[in-house]
Amino acid sequence: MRQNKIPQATAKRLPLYYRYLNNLNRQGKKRVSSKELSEAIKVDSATIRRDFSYFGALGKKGYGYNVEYLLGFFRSTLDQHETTEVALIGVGNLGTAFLNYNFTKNNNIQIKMAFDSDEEKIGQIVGGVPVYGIDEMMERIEGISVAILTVPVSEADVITEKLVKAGIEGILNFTPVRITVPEDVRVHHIDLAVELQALVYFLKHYPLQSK
Amino acid sequence: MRQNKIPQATAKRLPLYYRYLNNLNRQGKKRVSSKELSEAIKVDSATIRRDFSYFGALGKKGYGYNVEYLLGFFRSTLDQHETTEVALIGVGNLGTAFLNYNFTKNNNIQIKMAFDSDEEKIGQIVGGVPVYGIDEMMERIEGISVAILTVPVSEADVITEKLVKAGIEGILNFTPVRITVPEDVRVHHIDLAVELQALVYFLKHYPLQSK
DNA sequence: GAAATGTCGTGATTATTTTCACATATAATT
DNA sequence: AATTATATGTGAAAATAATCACGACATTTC
Ligand SMILES: NC(=O)c1ccc[n+]([C@@H]2O[C@H](COP(=O)([O-])OP(=O)(O)OC[C@H]3O[C@@H](n4cnc5c(N)ncnc54)[C@H](O)[C@@H]3O)[C@@H](O)[C@H]2O)c1
Ligand SMILES: NC(=O)c1ccc[n+]([C@@H]2O[C@H](COP(=O)([O-])OP(=O)(O)OC[C@H]3O[C@@H](n4cnc5c(N)ncnc54)[C@H](O)[C@@H]3O)[C@@H](O)[C@H]2O)c1
Repeated sequence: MRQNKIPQATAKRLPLYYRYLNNLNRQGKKRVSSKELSEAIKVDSATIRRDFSYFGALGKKGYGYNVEYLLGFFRSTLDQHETTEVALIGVGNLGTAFLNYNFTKNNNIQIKMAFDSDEEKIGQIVGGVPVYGIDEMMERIEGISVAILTVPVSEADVITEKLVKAGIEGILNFTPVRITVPEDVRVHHIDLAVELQALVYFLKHYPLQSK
Repeated sequence: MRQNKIPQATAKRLPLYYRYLNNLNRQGKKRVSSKELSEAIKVDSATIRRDFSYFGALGKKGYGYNVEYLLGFFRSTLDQHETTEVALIGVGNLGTAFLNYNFTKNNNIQIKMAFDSDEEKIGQIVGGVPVYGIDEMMERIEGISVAILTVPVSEADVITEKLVKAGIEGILNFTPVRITVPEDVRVHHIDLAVELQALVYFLKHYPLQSK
């Protein structure tokens, strides 16, 4: 609950910085400039410097940033010392893909359990994660504060209510439903169909090159 | 290539409006107000009115918007009369999930073909979409302007170069690699690990309720 | 060790987006 | 027909974000 004055736009870029610094560190790189970072992650170098500056003077003039130092800094800022446990609801096409992905590789985020209503899926282990019946959710989910929602549209609202009742604090919602939650619950929507359609729209209406 | 003065933030919301209007229309609803829309899709009502106003006066004071009229308007604005054909590269966990999803349900967007390097996958039909060998991409992809990229990190750059050579105009990139393209190619990144980590960060650092 | 080079951190500016708030027009009600 | 309720469209203000551009200082070179 620290400094609440960091712009949201900056906050959203932090994981990106963190991951790239991790790469550099693994490669044994010792220093990096905002210009280099900029080219790799396609964010303007002034924006990067500004972003970093919200946390104080992390670099050295004429030198750049010390990778290890910066990485350590972000590690603590992003609370990478503690693992965040996440539950996934709806082990279908998308849900299965996520369970098979190792989010812990770059972050200390771990999908700890999954829930589904399909008898076929209950009891399975998918990507190392146990799948429980949705009826058991209320008991089992205790202590977990983040949920990934990948159920069908028709179930989105009901399951959301349950999640809220179970005390969940954040939901990463992949359904196209704009779910309703109390104002102390945070929802981030990832609306894949909208993203695809928006890309198509931009292609047709916002010509690049010589804009 | 019409009016280029619509704010990007607005453009990104258009598909959202379109989909919801479609729902309303299917339900037989005849009129809708910006307030109702706002509650359903969680966008401030003033923002909605402003967004619509970029296209002219689409509503009626004291009444709201005529669903059918508005829908028709967005249909042409979003070019829903013509189908956009898309190719998907990398039929793995994520790729398979997308192939099994019917994007055409709400948009006129269709995944027409997929490519993979895995002999096991080549020749299969996944979600009604044929999977071809990556070697055939250059020939087969002709005429397609949008690609969904779901290959492993290690392949992202090479495949991107190929896509660019093949004349692709837009890429929806799901790999964490910030791919490099000529400036007339548009890339939208969907970085799922970053999204998840950002949500966790916001939960810890941006308390809701009484902000 | 002096000069040249490189890069940060940031004040100031500009751009973009959201929100307020109300005049105005239509619809519904009595 | 008059009155009341409703909801748009938008000028103006506020909030947020990106970018410019440069002084200051560390590093590197000669
Ligand atoms: N697959 C995609 O590419 C894609 C794209 C855009 C949006 N989406 C959205 O993401 C969501 C999931 O998509 P999907 O393709 O994985 O769907 P899916 O049908 O493959 O999976 C849904 C899963 O949820 C389970 N489920 C159903 N009711 C449940 C309940 N009450 N409690 C718990 N689990 C329940 C089902 O058994 C199934 O396993 C949908 O809302 C869809 O609209 C998916
Ligand atoms: N699955 C997730 O939840 C998830 C989450 C975040 C990011 N991502 C990213 O999305 C991408 C895809 O993830 P995934 O889990 O589906 O991986 P995956 O390994 O399951 O699938 C990758 C597919 O690409 C194919 N492929 C490999 N080399 C190829 C080539 N040269 N040409 C064509 N096809 C090739 C493979 O055969 C495989 O089918 C990765 O970059 C991953 O980092 C995935």
